[in-house]
Amino acid sequence: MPPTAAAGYELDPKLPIGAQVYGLLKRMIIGLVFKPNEALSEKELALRLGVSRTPVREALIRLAEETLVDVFPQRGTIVSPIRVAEVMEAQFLREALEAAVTRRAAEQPSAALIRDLSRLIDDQHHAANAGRPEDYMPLDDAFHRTISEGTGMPRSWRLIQGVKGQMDRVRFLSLPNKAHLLLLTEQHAEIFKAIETQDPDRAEAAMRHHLKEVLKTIHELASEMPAIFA
Amino acid sequence: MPPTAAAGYELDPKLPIGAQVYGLLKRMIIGLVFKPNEALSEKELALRLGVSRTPVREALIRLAEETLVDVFPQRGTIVSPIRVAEVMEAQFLREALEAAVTRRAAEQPSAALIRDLSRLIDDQHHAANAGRPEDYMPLDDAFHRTISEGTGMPRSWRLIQGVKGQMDRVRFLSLPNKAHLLLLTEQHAEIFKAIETQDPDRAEAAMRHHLKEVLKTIHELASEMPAIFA
DNA sequence: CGCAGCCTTATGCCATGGTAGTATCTCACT
DNA sequence: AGTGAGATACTACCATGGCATAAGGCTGCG
Repeated sequence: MPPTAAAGYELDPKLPIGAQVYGLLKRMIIGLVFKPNEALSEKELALRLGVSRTPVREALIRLAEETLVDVFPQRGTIVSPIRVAEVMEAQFLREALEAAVTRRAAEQPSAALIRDLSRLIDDQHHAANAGRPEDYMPLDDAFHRTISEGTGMPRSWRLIQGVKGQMDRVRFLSLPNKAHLLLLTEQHAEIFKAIETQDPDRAEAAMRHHLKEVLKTIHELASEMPAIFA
Repeated sequence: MPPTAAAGYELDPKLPIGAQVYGLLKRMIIGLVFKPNEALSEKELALRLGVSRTPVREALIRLAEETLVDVFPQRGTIVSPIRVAEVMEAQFLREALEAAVTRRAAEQPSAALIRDLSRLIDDQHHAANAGRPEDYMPLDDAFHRTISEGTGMPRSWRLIQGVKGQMDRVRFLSLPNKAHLLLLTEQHAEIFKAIETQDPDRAEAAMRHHLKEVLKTIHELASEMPAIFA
């Protein structure tokens, strides 16, 4: 049994290893496979993933920039606890960025953007009715990413990705059910309609409303499970 | 003569080397000591700085995330050319972020924030009258940073820093003179007054106006010096 | 029993060696 | 002269070894 099996994930040796490790660790942190405050050592991760410490270290540095892990020099690295203030700041910054991008998208939407968003919402309806949150998440990402990149602002998506990790951990905790997935899809549809009809005010407002969903649950979660919060 | 002297900069071996190399390279790129499209090899930089390739590599990865360098696997790394579209996107995103942060700052400004901003503007007046742009830049950074951190949003400053590098290279090209430094300081003072009097609308508008300065010069610069643009 | 000091163990940080991939240059061949 | 193949010289990427530092346990002293 190869050491990689211990983690339950595999890496393709032909693709850049550092990037793969980064993506893998990020998914495991957001999916709470690695719990907040859990220790993560370079050496042990390298062993379990079957790679050397170098790409693991580089992945941890990138994750530290997103504050998904906290690195303490010469002492150790841990999965960062969920800090309420930090989640709220992430939400605030994401809303500022994505409201601006969505507004611009609605000013001059390309035909390709309209087409892509429309298809994604169809897919989301299916995934939501199937009631499988793990299938829905990639489609949710794709929707927001498409707005950014389809409006000629690829960097905005990179910035959004950098802050949304904090929010995604909270979303994962609240375990969205089928009804919630359908609600999110409805909000996506509202954003889409505003873009399609070239109504910037309505598009911005719809996106702001959509992004405030996380705030509804965070405070009760913080009191329910104090162990994983800061 | 130590190899570090060749670059004209020194590193302190007691402090984290990776972070120092990152800061040093970033300043040299923004200050156009390293010209756009210039090749940067891990090995040569390590040699000239008197450190190993590892911290240099880590610094280049971070710079690549800000698109200040372009890394081509197995081929080489170059200082990224100045891409007009990218500068404009950076300006757009920074304006979205900082407008939102400044608005919030004006809603509930702390006494410490008022005090710190006031002092910084005094310092800026002196530096502007002295007419030394290289002394002014750190004070400009400090002003924007203070608004972010003094409003309890430390992460916003990190995001802003990540995008402003692209803008700073353009600003450096336009070589601000004394009159321009005084203009910037006046704009800072206007932002400050709006925060102090708790006028969010005015604060946001003043910040947006301030951040649009770069756009005035970029197009003429692009046609004047095509060699360093994409 | 409590506390100060050593010592063991672990960590992340930096240095360096080896590898696979790419571009360029040389030279034989047409 | 022009072209294509092979050798060569680079690159960034990954692996691994040695280092200083920080934390926790142990021991001996008060």
